[in-house]
Amino acid sequence: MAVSEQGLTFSPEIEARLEKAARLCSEQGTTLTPLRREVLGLVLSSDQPIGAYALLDHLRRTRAGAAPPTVYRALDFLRERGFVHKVERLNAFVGCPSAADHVGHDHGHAVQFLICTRCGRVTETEDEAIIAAVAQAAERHGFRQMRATVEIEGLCRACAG
Amino acid sequence: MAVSEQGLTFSPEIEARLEKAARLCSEQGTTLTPLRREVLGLVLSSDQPIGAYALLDHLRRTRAGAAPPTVYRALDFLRERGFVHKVERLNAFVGCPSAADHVGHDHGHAVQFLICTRCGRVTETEDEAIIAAVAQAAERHGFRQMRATVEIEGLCRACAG
DNA sequence: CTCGCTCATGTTATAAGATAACATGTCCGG
DNA sequence: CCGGACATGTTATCTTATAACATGAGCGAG
Repeated sequence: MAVSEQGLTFSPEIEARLEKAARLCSEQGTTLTPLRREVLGLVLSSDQPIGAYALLDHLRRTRAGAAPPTVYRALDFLRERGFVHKVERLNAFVGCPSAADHVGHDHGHAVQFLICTRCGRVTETEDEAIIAAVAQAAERHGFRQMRATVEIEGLCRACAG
Repeated sequence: MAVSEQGLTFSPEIEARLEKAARLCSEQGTTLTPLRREVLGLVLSSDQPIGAYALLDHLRRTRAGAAPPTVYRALDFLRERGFVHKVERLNAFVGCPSAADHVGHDHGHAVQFLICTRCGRVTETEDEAIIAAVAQAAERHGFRQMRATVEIEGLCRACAG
C-alpha cells in the first residue's frame, strides 16, 4: 500500500477489484469517490475483518480531518452496494468476495461467515443449501425475508489442527 | 411486575420459568441469585429484545447502585447457560424459549432469529434443516463449528399483511 | 474459630462503536 | 448567476461494553 497524491495505492489484485467496483458504480449512476475507494481498498487489504475505527486510523494517514462519520458514510455506501459486509458479532467489516457477481440485488440472500475464534480470520461462503433452508424456514413462519446473515463461530481448518 | 422486599415479582408464567431455571442451575452446581433472577425475569417479560441499558434502567428501580457491569455479568451468566441469547444485529437480548430442553450443551446449534424490522419483535426458531445445512457447510470447509446464529431480517406475518 | 479461598456483587473509570446535526464545498443544469 | 443534489467536513453526543480494583458473604481445612 503506497501513498500518492491521489490517495492510497493498493496491490495489483486489489486495484483490479477497485476498478471493477468503480465500473459497477458508474453503471448504476453512482460514484466510487476517492474516499470510498480508499475505504474499500483498506477493507480488501485486511486479511481479517476490520473495525470502523481501525479504518479511521488508516484513513487519517492521508486525510487529516477524517472523523467517524467519514468512515461510516463510506461504509454505508459500500454496504448498500454489497461491496462490503458487516460481521455483526465482531462489529467489523469484510470485503465481499463475490461483489461483482450479484450487484445490488442479493437481498434475501443469506450471507454466511465462518469466523475462526483463534486466528480471527473470516471466510465468506454462499452455501445454497443454507440459503434454501433459511428461505423455507422464513416462509413457513409467514415471514417476508429481506436479508439474512449466518455467523458460524469455531476453529478454521488450520487452527483446529 | 410488582416490587417486593425480595426484588421484582413477575407474571405466573414467568415465575414458573424462573423456578425451572433456578432448578437447572442448582443441578449444575451454580446459583440463580436474586440479581440473575431479576435480569432473566426482565428479559422474559419483554415482548421485544431488550438492550443492556434498558435492563439497567429497570434494575435500578430496586437496586440503586446498579451499574453496567451488574447487568452485563448477569447476562453473561444467563447466556452461558442458554437462558438468554443475544441478537447481534440489535445489540439486544431475548429469552430462549426452549432453555429447559437443551441445558448448557447446545453448542454447535445454529440458533435462529426472525427479526421483524417493522414491529421489532423477534421469534426464535430451531429449524433442523438449517441446523443441518450449517453443520454440513462448516464441515465441508474443515471448520470446527462451536456455535452459530442465523439472523433473518424482514417482515413478520402480521406486518407483511 | 479463624484463616484463606471462591464466588457474587459493588464501584469507578474508560474504551469502543455509532450517529445527530449542522457547515462547507463542488458540480451541474436552468 | 442561482439553486439543487451530492459528498464531505466538523463538532458533539449517544450507546454499548469492558477493565480494574474493592467489598462482602459463605464455607471448608486446619
